Amino acid sequence: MSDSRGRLNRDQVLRAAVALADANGLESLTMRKLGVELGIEAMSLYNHVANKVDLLDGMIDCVFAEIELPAGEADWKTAARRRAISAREVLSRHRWATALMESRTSPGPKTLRHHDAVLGLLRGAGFSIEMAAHAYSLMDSYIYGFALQETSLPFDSGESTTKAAQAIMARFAAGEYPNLTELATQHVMRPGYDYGDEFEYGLDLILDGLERAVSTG
Amino acid sequence: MSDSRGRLNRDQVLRAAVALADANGLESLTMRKLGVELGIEAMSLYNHVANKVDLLDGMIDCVFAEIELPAGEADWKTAARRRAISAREVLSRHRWATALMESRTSPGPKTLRHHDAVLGLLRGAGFSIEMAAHAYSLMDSYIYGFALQETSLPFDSGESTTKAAQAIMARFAAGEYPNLTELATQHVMRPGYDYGDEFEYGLDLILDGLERAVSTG
DNA sequence: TCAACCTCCCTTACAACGTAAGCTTACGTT
DNA sequence: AACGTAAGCTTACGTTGTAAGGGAGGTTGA
Repeated sequence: MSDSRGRLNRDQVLRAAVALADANGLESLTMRKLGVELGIEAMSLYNHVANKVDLLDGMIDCVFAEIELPAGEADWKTAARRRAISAREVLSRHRWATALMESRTSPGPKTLRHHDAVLGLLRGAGFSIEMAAHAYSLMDSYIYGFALQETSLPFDSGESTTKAAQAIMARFAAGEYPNLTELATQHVMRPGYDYGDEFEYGLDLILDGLERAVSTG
Repeated sequence: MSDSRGRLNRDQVLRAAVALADANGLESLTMRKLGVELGIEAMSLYNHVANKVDLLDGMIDCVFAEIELPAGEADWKTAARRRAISAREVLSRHRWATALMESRTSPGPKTLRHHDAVLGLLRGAGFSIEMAAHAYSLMDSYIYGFALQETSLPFDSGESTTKAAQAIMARFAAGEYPNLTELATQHVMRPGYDYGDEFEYGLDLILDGLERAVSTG
């Protein structure tokens, strides 16, 4: 499937794996299918990755590499804003990635460079070390959490109506969840509604709060 | 292993699965091991859960049931604060849960009741529907994201030093990540440092921001 | 009363997975 | 030409989720 002739390298393997996970979901990414995609046997992949965990680690690092680094020109707030929006966009493009970050305990070089650049932005803007830690934890928690919620959103992904789903619907009909019903009917189901639009509201609230904390601290 | 005599039911299966995932991690939760834990064969589990996905869905619902519901007595801010802290504590107790929420597209009854109660708290405090949606998205994104970061924290979980880890350490030594190094040496490695303490800083910043938005909106 | 029928457990079996082990091939150096 | 190494291949194994079917005990309807 890969059109480039010649020997394979790790990067091509990782890129193909990312593409496969994007297309069919992470659970359908197997060594054999990835081999087929690259025109080689599954076992040959082990010339480029140590094992599947290493493959997943590499994929995460690929994803981080796509996030726009803070340029450092503008003021910290707009730079942080752009970085956050880019991060969300990337995580939304690779829906499998956010949940995968869990067990990944060994970050790759691109990931570390990204973290370092963001910290550098904050420190350069005059944040104390402690305040930079606060800000980073807050911003990234929000970004990852939002991305995580976005992936789990579709209320029922078109699958057949299971017995459990029917039971839930019955509870809805019985008025057991009045506030959810209200939110769904009067807000979510409006034409043009897009949960992704929520992102910038929360982001700006957080950035404003940080700005206030920095100026008064 | 289960000491209760008599027939099994779904709840006991779910509880045992949660305990097993807590103890050994989600990846070691298999139908066979769960069967052993309950004193039955793997296939007998299918009398209580439809399949493994259903099992995982049920486990998530169990976790949500542990989160303290807003009592409704106090003002919205302290109620929301308590709920958020309880949620983080629960997710930290069940480290496998946050990442699992990804593909779980069909929330269980306990989960829905939880969401409904939080929305009810906000609406009861005078939040408009739109503002309640903002607030909920923001709070939960932060909670889940923080929990997600917490699980992936241990910089190296004591495993053998792989070649990749060595390469990373070499980059550290070469001063390639000055800001990360600074943060690590002057902040994180201080005695008594606990990343979990960051949670309340961000939470309060968010709640203050919401309060401001509500009073001026 | 007795036969039909659940419910909950069992055993057997299978395809798909990650990957250990070992072999072959092709290329860059010398 | 000789050789080391990198990158492919084949075979094989243990583990996974679960399809298929059987059997024991309790419940129910005629």
